[in-house]
Amino acid sequence: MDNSLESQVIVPQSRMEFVDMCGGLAQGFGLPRSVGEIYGLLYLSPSALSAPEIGAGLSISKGSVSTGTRQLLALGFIRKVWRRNERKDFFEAEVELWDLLHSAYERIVKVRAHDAKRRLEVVGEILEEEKSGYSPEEYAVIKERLDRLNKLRLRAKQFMPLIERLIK
Amino acid sequence: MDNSLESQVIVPQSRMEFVDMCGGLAQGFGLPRSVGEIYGLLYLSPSALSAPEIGAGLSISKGSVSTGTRQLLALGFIRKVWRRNERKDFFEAEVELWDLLHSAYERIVKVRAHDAKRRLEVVGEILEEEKSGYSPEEYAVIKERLDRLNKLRLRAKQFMPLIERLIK
DNA sequence: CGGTTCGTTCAATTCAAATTGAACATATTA
DNA sequence: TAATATGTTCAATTTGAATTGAACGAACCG
Repeated sequence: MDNSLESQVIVPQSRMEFVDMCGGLAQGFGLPRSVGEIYGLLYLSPSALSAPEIGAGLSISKGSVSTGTRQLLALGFIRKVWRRNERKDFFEAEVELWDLLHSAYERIVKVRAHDAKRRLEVVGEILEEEKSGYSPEEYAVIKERLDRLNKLRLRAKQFMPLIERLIK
Repeated sequence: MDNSLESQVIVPQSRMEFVDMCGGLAQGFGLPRSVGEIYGLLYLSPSALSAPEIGAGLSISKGSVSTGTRQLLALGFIRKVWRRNERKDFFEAEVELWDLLHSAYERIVKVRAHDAKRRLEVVGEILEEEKSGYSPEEYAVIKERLDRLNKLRLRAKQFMPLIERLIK
C-alpha cells in the first residue's frame, strides 16, 4: 500500500516561510532548528497534524519528529490531541504565546539568575582560601570586581518583580 | 630564549572557576565559549594582559586569542591598552557591565524585533498570493493566527520603552 | 496468528561552528 | 641584515550537537 497521505503533503510557500522563521528563532534561543520548525508548521496549520504528516511536511525523520514533539510538549508549546478511531497521535500548537513566554521567563531567567548567584559565591569562597597567594593590591582589585558583579546582580534582581508585573 | 613569561602563567583556581562561568554564560548567549573565557580572565585580572598571556592562561591558540579579542573589542567588552616600550598589545576588561548590557539590548532585542516584523510581513504577502489555494475556512484560521502574532508583537513593542527607561 | 503502522530509543552519521596551526606580514633588536 | 617576537588570516581539523535510520515494542487489522 502506498503511503499516499504522507507523500502528498505539500506545505504552501507562505507557511514554509513561516516555518523557516520559526526555525531561526528557535536557534536564536538555543533550541534545535527542527523544534522551531515543527512548532511553526503546527502554528499555521488549520487542523492538528499527525507525526508522519509533520515528518513529511518538513522532510525530517521519524526520530526527529519524535524527539522534537517531546521537547515541545515538555515546554508546553504543543498539545497532543486524540481523534476517535485513530491510533496516531495528532498535535496542535498552543497559540497563547504570551502565557508561554511568561512561563519561559520564569524557567529561564530565574534559573539562570539563581545559578549565577551560586557560582559567584563559589568563586568568592575559593578566593578567600587563596587570599594568601595574592599581594594585598591584587586581592583588593579582584575583590572589588567581584563586589561590582554582585551589585549588578542585585540591581538586575530589583527589576525582576517590575518586569514580572509588566508581562503578567 | 625561553618563553618564561608564558610558560609560568598559572591562573589561580578562583579565577579559573570564574573563567568557566563566563564561558558558560557566553555559550548561553550564543557566543563561542572561548570569548566568554577571555573576558572572564581579563575581568578578574589585576593588570592588563598580553595576547600570549591570555593564550597561555587559557591554553588556547594564538588564532583563538586573536579572533576572540577582536570579537570582544567589537562588542566593546574589552579595550586595548598600550604600554610604553612594549610592542605587544595588552587588553583589559570594560568593567561597566551595566552600560554594556544596555547597548547589547539595543543591538540584539531591537534588531530581532525589527527582523521578526519584516519576516511576518513577507509571510502575510505570500499568503495573499496563495489565498486561492486555501478553502475560506483554512484561510481564515491562518489569517487569524498571523494576526494574533502581530498583536503579540505590538504588545511586546509597547513595553520596550518602559524597559528601556528601567535599564537606563 | 502473520502483516502493517506507529512511536520510541539509541548508536552511528552528518553537519556546522569553534578551534587550531601553518603561512604570512609587520615590527623589533642586535 | 639576520634572527626573533607579535599578530592576522584562513584552510584543515576537531568537537559537539542535531539528525538519521535501524531495531524494537506495542497496537491494530484481516
